[in-house]
Order: sequence, then C-alpha cells, then structure tokens
Amino acid sequence: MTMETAQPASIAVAEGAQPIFRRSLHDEVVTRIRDMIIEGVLAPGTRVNETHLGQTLGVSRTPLREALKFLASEGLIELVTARGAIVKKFTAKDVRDMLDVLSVLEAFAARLACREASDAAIADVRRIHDRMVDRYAVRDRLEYFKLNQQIHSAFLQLSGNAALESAHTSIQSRLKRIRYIGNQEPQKWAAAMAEHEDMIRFLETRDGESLARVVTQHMEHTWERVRQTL
Amino acid sequence: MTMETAQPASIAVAEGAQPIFRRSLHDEVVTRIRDMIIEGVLAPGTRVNETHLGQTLGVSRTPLREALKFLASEGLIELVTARGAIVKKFTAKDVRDMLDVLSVLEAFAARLACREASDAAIADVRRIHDRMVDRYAVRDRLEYFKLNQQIHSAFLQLSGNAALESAHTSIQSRLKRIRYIGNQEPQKWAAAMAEHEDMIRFLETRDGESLARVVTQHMEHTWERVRQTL
DNA sequence: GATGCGTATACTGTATGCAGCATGCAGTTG
DNA sequence: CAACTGCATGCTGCATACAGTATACGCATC
Repeated sequence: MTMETAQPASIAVAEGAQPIFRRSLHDEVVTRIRDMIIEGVLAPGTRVNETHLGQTLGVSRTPLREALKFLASEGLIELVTARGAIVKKFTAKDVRDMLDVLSVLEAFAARLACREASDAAIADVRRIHDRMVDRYAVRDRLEYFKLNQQIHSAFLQLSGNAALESAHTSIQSRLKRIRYIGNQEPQKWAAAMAEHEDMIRFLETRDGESLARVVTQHMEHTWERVRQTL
Repeated sequence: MTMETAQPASIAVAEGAQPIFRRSLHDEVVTRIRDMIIEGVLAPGTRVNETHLGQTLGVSRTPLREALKFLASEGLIELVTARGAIVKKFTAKDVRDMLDVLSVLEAFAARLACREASDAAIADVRRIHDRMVDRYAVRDRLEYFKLNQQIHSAFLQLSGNAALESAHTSIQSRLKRIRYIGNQEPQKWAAAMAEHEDMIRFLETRDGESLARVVTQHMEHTWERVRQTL
C-alpha cells in the first residue's frame, strides 16, 4: 500500500490530497454489525438470519457471511454448523477475565508509552482528553463514550506496539456493549473522569509506573461499574 | 446444543457415543492455509490467487474467501481492496513486539495457572512435557515443535481465562512460521529444553512468581533464537 | 528509444441459485 | 391421550455466474 509513494518529481501531485477511501462491503458490514451489537439491536444469544439481515442492510448474503466470519474471529459472534451465526453471550466471569487481560495489556502499554511516545503524540491525546472533559461537563454520554474509547485506543497506539494494539482492540470490541450500558450512575461516572485526569497527567510527566498503576485501578473500577449490569 | 441431553431412561442411548464432528469447509480451509503459511508453501508477501488456491484445495471461492476474512482478523493475512489477500510480512520489530506481548500474557497466565489449575490438569501438561523430552532425545524436530506448541497452549488453558487464551492463540499463530524456522542450532535447542524443564517444575510446585520469571526469560531467549532468521 | 495512452486480460467483489440439514407440525399408532 | 415418525418449510453452506477494477502489454507518438 505504501510502496508506490515514490513518484517522479516532475509529476504534479497535490500534497494534501488524500487517497480515496474505498471500503469493501464486507468491511462496511463488519462495522455496521458491531454497532448493531453495541446498540443492542442485535441482542446476545440472537440467531442471525442471513437473508433477513442482508435485506436490512441492503446487501447480498455473500459479503454478509464474510463479515460474520471476521466477527467470529474477533469473538463477537459464534458460528454453529448448519445453524449459522449467534451473537455471543458473555457470563460475568467472561467479562471479568477480559477486563483482567485488558488490565495487563494496558499496564504494559502504559510503560511503553511513557518511554516511546513523542511529545506531539501525547499532546494529541491531551486534546482528546480535553474534549472528553467538555462532553462530561454537559453530560453528553454518547459522545463521552466515543471519546473515551478513542483515548484508550490512542493510548495503545502511543506504545508503538502493533501486536499489543490489535490484541487490545479485539478484546475491547467484545466489551464495548457492556461498557456502554455501564457508567450510568453519576458518582461512578465522576470517579471514572477523575481516573482519566490522573492518567493524562502521568502520561505527560512520563511516569510509567504510576500510569500503569492508575490504569490497573481504572480497570478494577470498571469491573465494579459494570458488574451489576450482568 | 447441551439443552436436550435429558432423555427418558427407557430409551437406549449408547453412553460412549461421541457426537459427530462436523467441520465446515471454510473452517477446514482456515487450518489448511495456516499450515501452508507455516510450512512456507505460502511465503510472506505472496498474493493469494483465489481461483488458483481454490482449485488446489478442491474448494470453490466462497468458503475460501470466508476463510481469508477469518485469517485477516487473526492478522496472518492482509486484505487489500480489489487486490485481494496478501500473506503478511513481519518486520523484525513486529516479531519483537509480538514476543513482548506474548511474554506479558504468559507471565500473567503463569500466576493464574499456579493458583487456579487442578492437579490433574497439571499432570496432563507434565505428560505432554515428557513426550516432548522423548522427541528431543531422538531429535525429532517437527514432532518436538508440535508438542512445544501444545504445551504453551495447554499452559494457557490452565489459567482458566478464555480471553487470555484467545489473545495468546491469535499472536501465537502469527509467530508459528518464524518459530518453526528458529531453533535450528543444537545449543539453542538444548537451552530451550532446559527452560521448559524449569517451567514444568515451577508449575508443579505452584510457584507462580518463579514460573512467570522463567516464562519471561524463555520469551527473551526465543527472540535471540529467531532474530537472525529475520 | 522512451514515454504515454489505450485496450485486453485476468482477478477480485458481489449476487444468485441449488443442495443439504434443522426444525416445527401434523398424522398415525400404541 | 401421549409420543413418535414422517413431511414440509426455511435457513445455512457452497458453487457458479456476472460485473467492476487493476494490471500488463502493445501501439502510437514525440
């Protein structure tokens, strides 16, 4: 993809021009189905009817099936032979386990990020953080949620470890739905905000150990925030 | 699936009867392609021709494509719009990063396993270990390699954390090819064996911290074993 | 001779058709 | 009346056909 950027100097190339984003249908369908699961349109345990869902999305069964295979690998969907795709149901233990793994991954990412990240990259995260604070101020839960997810992703990117990032993303996407319905109560939300405040500060001072500790705590509290919804 | 096991006692049901294992084609194709990548039949950077590979495997393009989507999610294959599937090429840094993550995951698994695993389960791992020692004695590299992989997987299973296991499996499968071509030299192989000896011992004495340390070291040494092949 | 353009070919992306299996219902038999 | 068997229906699994796009080659032009 990045192999043919070397162009003869004589050719006029608009510097700011972005390559046209062409997403294949199955790729588009993957995100659409993910969203449907997060929003609760596709409830856990639901059997996915390919013909039906295909019509709803205005897509034939082929790309839809390809998308389902992809999501199966991500762990969001379970494939049962001759019975098709079923939206995965997670037990309380499953969720606890996933959070434990996330905790370990994020703690590792914390140390890496403090060591490796550029000042500019950290400043970017700060900007997202500030926007999130704004959204919190007006109690815009949906937008807050999105920015929150973005911060965690950006945070992982700072580590510069692609494998770490993909492992994190995979688990994160499985938990999105559950995290979304958590954080309902004002106090808990406030506590989460306070933790984020610590996180960004330790990141800026590049205090990896402290950051790792806060991140671990944050994950532990996330468990407390979501456990009763299970 | 497990909901209708309650049968009237009068009906003859063969107790020992196993349910028939039915693997779908795409599932079968997934493992076949994985193997082809590990064995080097599909070299990194290769563009996969769907029609061609389909004929080779005796399968139409549909299940093949579904398999490719699955493998893409695992990170073994990259999908480029309108150009299809390309076997992923890993840089030295990619490999190093993956090993770092594996190290973190296995260290965590080590602590969990020592705490959670049943004696019987640990005994099972011991049996695999002993078989591996046998294979090492006669320098059966392929079989050793398979048993080695099996041990690492079993080890992760002991932790009882499914999310941890799946994250590990995903990265492990990406590294299989590279690990397979490593371990060529006798001394390095011997060293790896010695580490495994420590690992099984600490597991049996349930010394989680020591086990975590050895596992981390093992991963560090794995890096040294494979780095020159990159 | 080199460069640029146009066309042909081949491969990917998507839709659709067909076969096999699961499931629910009705008929039948004890 | 209950339970089991046979059948109809609908859905998944796979194959194939068609459309759109990348790529390579040849031709024309400078």
